[in-house]
Amino acid sequence: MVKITDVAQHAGVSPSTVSYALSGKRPISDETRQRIEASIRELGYRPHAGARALASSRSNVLALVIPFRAGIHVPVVMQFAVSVVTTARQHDHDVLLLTQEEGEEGLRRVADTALVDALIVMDVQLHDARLPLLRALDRPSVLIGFPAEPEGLTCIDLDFEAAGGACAAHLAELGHRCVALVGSPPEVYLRETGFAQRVAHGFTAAARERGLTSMVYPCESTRAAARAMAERLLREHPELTGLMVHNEPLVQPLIDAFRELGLRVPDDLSVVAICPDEQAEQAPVPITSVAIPSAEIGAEAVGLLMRKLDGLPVPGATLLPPRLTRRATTTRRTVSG
Amino acid sequence: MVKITDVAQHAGVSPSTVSYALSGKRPISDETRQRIEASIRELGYRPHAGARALASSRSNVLALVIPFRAGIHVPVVMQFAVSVVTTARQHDHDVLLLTQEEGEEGLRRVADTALVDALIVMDVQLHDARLPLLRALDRPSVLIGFPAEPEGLTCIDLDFEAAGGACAAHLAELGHRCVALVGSPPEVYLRETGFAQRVAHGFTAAARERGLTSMVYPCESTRAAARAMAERLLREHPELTGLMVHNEPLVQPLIDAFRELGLRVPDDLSVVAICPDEQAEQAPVPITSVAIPSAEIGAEAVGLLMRKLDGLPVPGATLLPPRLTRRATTTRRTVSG
DNA sequence: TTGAAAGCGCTAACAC
DNA sequence: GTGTTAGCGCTTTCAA
Repeated sequence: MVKITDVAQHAGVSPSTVSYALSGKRPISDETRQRIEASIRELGYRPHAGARALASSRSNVLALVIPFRAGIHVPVVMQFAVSVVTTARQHDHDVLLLTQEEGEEGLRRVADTALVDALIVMDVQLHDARLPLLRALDRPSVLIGFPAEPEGLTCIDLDFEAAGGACAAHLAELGHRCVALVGSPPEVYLRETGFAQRVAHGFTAAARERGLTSMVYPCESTRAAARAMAERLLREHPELTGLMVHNEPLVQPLIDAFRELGLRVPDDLSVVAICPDEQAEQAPVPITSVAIPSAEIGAEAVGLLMRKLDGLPVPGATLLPPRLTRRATTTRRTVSG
Repeated sequence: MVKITDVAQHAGVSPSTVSYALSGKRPISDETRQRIEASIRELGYRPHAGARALASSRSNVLALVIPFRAGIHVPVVMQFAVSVVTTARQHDHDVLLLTQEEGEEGLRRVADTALVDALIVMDVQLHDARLPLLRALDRPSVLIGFPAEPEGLTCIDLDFEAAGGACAAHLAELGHRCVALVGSPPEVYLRETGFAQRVAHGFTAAARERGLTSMVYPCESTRAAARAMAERLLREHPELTGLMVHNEPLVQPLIDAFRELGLRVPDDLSVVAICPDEQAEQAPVPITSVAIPSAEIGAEAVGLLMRKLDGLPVPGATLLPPRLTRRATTTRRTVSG
């Protein structure tokens, strides 16, 4: 194995000079730097990660805790993870993958052993058991999602309340007067993930402001539940012409169910969803949607963490504004009869 | 920060005794061990990962390289990753996540800096550019998928050839005489991923053995392509009664397309797929399928790596036998007329 | 602009 | 069964 002393000898300088040439933490004359770089290339030198971590108390590794259970949309998690890894690499960091099920002990372990310098935690609950630990840890962290009491924490997420509002506003602008939100399964509300309630709140508030009739229904993510929900909505609210769906796997089944029940989308019923753009674009009929910006959130989360690691101040809350793209499932309400 | 000398002092022993108590690499008297464990608990000691890696030349971290691009089914990758992390933890290892796009340089980096002890590489191509590097690396690796020349490498995957054969055999047993395989998009065949060809080969060979008429069609993963494919199959092979699909996102669209064209599944057309069990179970009509055992592959890949790290011999090739589960999309051929 | 040298915290000979 | 001690390869004062 080639080490820093080998490079130093080869370049005719001291080890510390090589180190400084590598880190840029003190000025090196052009000529010396050239010689060092040449030696590094020639010898194929790679600094030992462990030695570096030990001497500098920086591992240059971030922990990413991903959720894995019912109700979480897998492609979103995946896209998020890839974005975190890619952005971390741009900042010369690597990413250690942890699963939710490792729990608080897992967080404590990677932090206390100095395996990682900082942590990104996905799928944060309103009253997440990990919050006290994250506050107490000597390493910075960024949470994806907002707990009930975000004090002392750095959080980032899509502005779900604004997203709900944007959907209601969109339907209102198209002339719809009676709208419904079909949301996440009941367990997601019970689990108090926060974003489900926020969407409902934003949707309801925006609808009321504009004088619309609105209602909210949680719904299981199965075709059968979609069918039952469609039937129920038609029965209880025959005047319904605008629908918002916040439940990724349910969007298409719900549209299918309405179609089977004789409603045309968008002519009889306008549908707008919160879902990844990819899903909205690839649907049989492209769906008007507010994007779930996984990649942006991932990149921004890493950016926040880097600033914290550099001792720079960061905002406690970062809310990404919703981006609604009109596609083929919403249209102006036609007043019949 | 609490260090090993603190623990040693607190327990009244030497640092090496603490180290050995932790690693179990030499016998410690029960009484001493108790005292040490108590001290560790009391002081909240956690060994520094970097110091450990430096002194022992073992980081206890595995690299996992995941693919991210068209034609790869995201849930499969995700499930695989979770299984690797979970299994690695059972062996006291962590997992560093790398994306395919980091390429050979990424592999070399994490290996040469001793950031990781070993590597798992997903989505290996028939003539993968990374193969020479993986052979030359001083760290063990396990490949998911089989290259054209697996000599000197450790590979594991579902036995896709047997899977293709199992599907043909299943259809034959149900009395079908004319069967087709709708496969991955052409680019997957062009990319020479290997498994696409293997499925086709196994399917064709098993069909021929049993005297069936069979054909193979690559197909894009879009609804439009599914529809066109269904029409074409009906037109060119009106006697077709058995279909195998090896293209996850296409399974349901294809079934839908046939249904729209007036064929009932399974009464007029039996359909068997290679796809994750989860997808097969959750379909509107549960799909008879050969499972893609991501979790088993992930767990076994880690197991192989652990044995290699321990200097134990491992098989060069591990092929997981296909597991076909009969569900609601295949049935006995009814000879009409 | 550069060098010398003292650690960083742990492991694993080696010695008893 | 346990202790002593010399590194592991790097960073970073301190000194020039």
